[in-house]
Amino acid sequence: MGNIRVRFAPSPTGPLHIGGVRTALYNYLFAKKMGGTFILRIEDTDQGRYVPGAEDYIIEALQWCGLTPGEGLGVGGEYEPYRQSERKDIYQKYALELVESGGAYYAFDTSQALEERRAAEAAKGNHNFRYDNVSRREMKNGLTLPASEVTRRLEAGEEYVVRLKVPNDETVTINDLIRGPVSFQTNELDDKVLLKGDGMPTYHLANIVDDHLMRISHVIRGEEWLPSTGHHVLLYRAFGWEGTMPQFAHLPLILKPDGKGKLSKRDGAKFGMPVFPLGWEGETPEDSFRGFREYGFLPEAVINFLAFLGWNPGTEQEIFSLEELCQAFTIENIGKAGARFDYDKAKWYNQQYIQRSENEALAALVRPQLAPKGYAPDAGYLEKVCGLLKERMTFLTDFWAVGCYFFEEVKQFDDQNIAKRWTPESRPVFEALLAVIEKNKSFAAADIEVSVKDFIAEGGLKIGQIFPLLRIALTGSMQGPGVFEMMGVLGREKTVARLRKAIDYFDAL
RNA sequence: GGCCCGUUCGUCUAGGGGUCAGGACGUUGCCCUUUCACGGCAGAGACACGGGUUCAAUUCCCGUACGGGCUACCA
Repeated sequence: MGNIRVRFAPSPTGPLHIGGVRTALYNYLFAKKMGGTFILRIEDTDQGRYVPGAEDYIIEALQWCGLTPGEGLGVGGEYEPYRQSERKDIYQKYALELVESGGAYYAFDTSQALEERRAAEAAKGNHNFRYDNVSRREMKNGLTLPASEVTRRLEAGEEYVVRLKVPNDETVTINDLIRGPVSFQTNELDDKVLLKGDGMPTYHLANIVDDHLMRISHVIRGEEWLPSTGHHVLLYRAFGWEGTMPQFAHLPLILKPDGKGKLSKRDGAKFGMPVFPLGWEGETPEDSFRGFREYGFLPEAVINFLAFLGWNPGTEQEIFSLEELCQAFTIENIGKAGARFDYDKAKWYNQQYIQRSENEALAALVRPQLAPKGYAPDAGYLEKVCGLLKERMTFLTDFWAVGCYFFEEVKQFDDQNIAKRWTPESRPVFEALLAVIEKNKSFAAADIEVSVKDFIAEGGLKIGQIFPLLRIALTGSMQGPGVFEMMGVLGREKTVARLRKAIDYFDAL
């Protein structure tokens, strides 16, 4: 079978959707698994939908995810250019070649004329009008017009399109790697436009020409392309390229959390979750989005989550690094049915990855949250804090909420819980305890714990009278890591100052 | 409407003619713990329906239902 070459071919019409990321991921994994090449090609043949910045976004998003193309836009390669708008001449040449060979024809019907025709048919009760092997006989095209008339129109510069001449009465069958044999009746297929009035190719033409020229071995794309694959096969045939036609694998779609339709960009706002890898500044607030990155996701978690939306290794392992995914991936293990976007699962993955992060790595990821607040702790301190906090975070962005007291004084105390535990006798006890803590030699968590527990035992006290109040004194609330671990990290000075301040506050309540 | 694809716990899924239908998320309970979290244990929870084929179907075939996709000079 020659070299494995796969391409991810998004169109730059806006930020890359998470479904697109998964398509890229599966292409990437397949390429890596097979020792092949992962190619990035930009399908910008619709000048009307081109969005500035989208291309950079795509590249940045792939990079964030770790899905680096081995060839293509931004990387270069043997088959440049990889931006379809720069390949216009190529498509034109092939389209005309197809007209010559009889596989395609010129058509002069304007979009407006077609619209009117469709409306007229609809009025008659026929909602299925299409430009096909029957209706083309009554349209204005190279098959109905005399040759001289066609030449005249072309020479007059009249706008035209090139349409695929779909043959009659044939059955086209592909063997989809995920779904098995899928057949299409050519009589059901319309004469797709290949070359548009503006001289640009449609997806159908461009993708076949490029896949052929770029020696693509496998086309792994979303299921929304399955219905037009019959046309694609016909095109390979018309060009005489069927012998080297790539194999197809149509991926199941990612569905909305409620299962009603495929996930779309608006679902982010609707369900309160990200549907794009990175944030995007659109022209309006409705067109601006926070991405997984801004929500506080780790790219490794997003990748792991996405990989399992429609694929699984057949084992019970759930956590996979990108490298492990590359090893384990097979197209055979991709499911057929659409998968709902399970945001709870995504959160769980993120939490798992945060917990497994090295303190050092986590500290670096979390540091940017501190600067705007005016804090720049030294690395060692921040790492220790991360060590205590990481099992309490689901998102990177939880860091501040969950551990702000490691950087600034307690602003809000849990008065209810203080009132429940603080008695008139508490003050002398806590003052004595404070002295014990302050005098601790090493100020290591374990040592403080010993002395505090000794103090409690000697005084005939109960842990419940002491620990919770100590905790509230330090953090303001009933939540957080172990009290002594926190003291150890905060250090003698801060710990003592907070306890002293808290005793006054508690007593004044 | 037409064409194409699909259907195992609420969700993601494993499995495959004879299984106690397995795992994970979520959920419930318990344990751990000074608290929250983590972790551990336990529980509830699924083969869409109807016909075949077969000694035996969740698994194979056919229908039905339901869901999804496509149906542009968009990709």
